Amino acid sequence: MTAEVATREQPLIAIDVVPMSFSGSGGLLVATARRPYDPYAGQEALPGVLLHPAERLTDGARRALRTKAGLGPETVRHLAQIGAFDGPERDPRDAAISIAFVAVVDTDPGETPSTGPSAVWRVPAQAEPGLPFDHDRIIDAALDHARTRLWRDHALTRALLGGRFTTADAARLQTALFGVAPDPGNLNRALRTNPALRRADDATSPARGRGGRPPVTWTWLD
Amino acid sequence: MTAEVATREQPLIAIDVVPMSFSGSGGLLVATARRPYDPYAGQEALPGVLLHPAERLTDGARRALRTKAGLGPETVRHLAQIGAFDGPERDPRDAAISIAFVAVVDTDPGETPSTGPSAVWRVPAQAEPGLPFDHDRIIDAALDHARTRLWRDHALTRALLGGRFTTADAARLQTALFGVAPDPGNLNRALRTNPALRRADDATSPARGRGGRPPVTWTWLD
DNA sequence: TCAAAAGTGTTCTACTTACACCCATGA
DNA sequence: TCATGGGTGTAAGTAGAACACTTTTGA
Repeated sequence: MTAEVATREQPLIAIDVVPMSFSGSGGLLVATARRPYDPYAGQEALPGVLLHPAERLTDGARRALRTKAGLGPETVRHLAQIGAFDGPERDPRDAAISIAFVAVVDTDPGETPSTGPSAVWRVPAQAEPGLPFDHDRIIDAALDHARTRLWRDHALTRALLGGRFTTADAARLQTALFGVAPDPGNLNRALRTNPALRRADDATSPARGRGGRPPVTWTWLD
Repeated sequence: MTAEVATREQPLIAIDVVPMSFSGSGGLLVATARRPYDPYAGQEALPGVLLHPAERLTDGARRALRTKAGLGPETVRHLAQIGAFDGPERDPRDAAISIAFVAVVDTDPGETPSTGPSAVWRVPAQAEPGLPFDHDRIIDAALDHARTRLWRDHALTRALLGGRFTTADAARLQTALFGVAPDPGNLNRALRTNPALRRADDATSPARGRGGRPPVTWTWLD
């Protein structure tokens, strides 16, 4: 390796993040941000940065969320690497590789800072077409990552659903990811028999109802 | 991004490959190669290179196999990305990230070139302790990759077992990956009912026997 | 009291696991 | 003919899907 170090011409290392969010009201959303700088300036794309010299990959991902999409570290509930992407079509200027992450972020209350960059949240199917670089491909990989790990990856599932969620929320999340609604009965039993969950016996039912029996609320153990 | 390009000081991009091989006789093996250059020169490590400017990641992986372990492209049966690894402890000289691959390679006949670099094949448990960089971690990730994809990832499974294998081979592979031997009966039924497999009705039984009924040979369809 | 939204219970199926037993080979 | 290594068959346990039916709410 030493002999090669002299040729300090390597592709750029970009970190691209797919900000993902789920809420009972808004459903599953993916965010993009308007690019301030030149390759594709003005267009919407995934928040991304070039990795700093001594920066950890996850720190780069958090910096991308903060500086490019206005999503502070306190809003990041989960961060997972998807993989490395390459290809000559990635960047018209420099050769670059991208290390992609999914970030499950909190979009609940006082977000959307008045100054600085801000994220634009969209339903995945609407966000995808025609993003620059290979960001369409990265979003697909992120959705696939979430699909294959729902209910299997405790941290990811909990980040998406939040600490307190209803059966209806879980049904909506599964529908958003897989395209088809789960059988209500089977979903309910799956929640009931999940050893990590507990019924909340909630008095604080949001009662956002347009009719119908209010769903059970669940919380996570430990 | 443009504003940052000026600071062309980024971590190095290394490609590290876990060469993996399985045969009925040798079992599951992982290869390392002696490092000719300075960081940890003389020690054994995974074959790795620094990515060239316009090189695809998979091409870098193939180059690492060829130039660092003497494993030519014709021996590579399968190549899959494991993920990107970072961390300050990775490299004592430069900050570097590693994009890791598993390569399932052919070790059957006339390999081990007399000149140039050559691979040292070892049983995974023996190869791991004390490799430089974070190569122990990368080998673990490679083994985990194979474990979770055996029988699920057709290309990987086929690359490991080869185009023609016996029930005993499959049992040995599963034992090597999971640590426990599968139930012979259940494994046999799994093979019999696998729609991608066909019994070979082989006349060419290797008969390497120290007694016992010779196993059925299987081939892949299409 | 009707429709909407959830929850409960039942059945059917498929897959996994475990295990008892049978078959083919070399020493 | 016996130990060894494989293969066959069977049965229990478990997970998933489908669906009929009941409960709780708002209009």
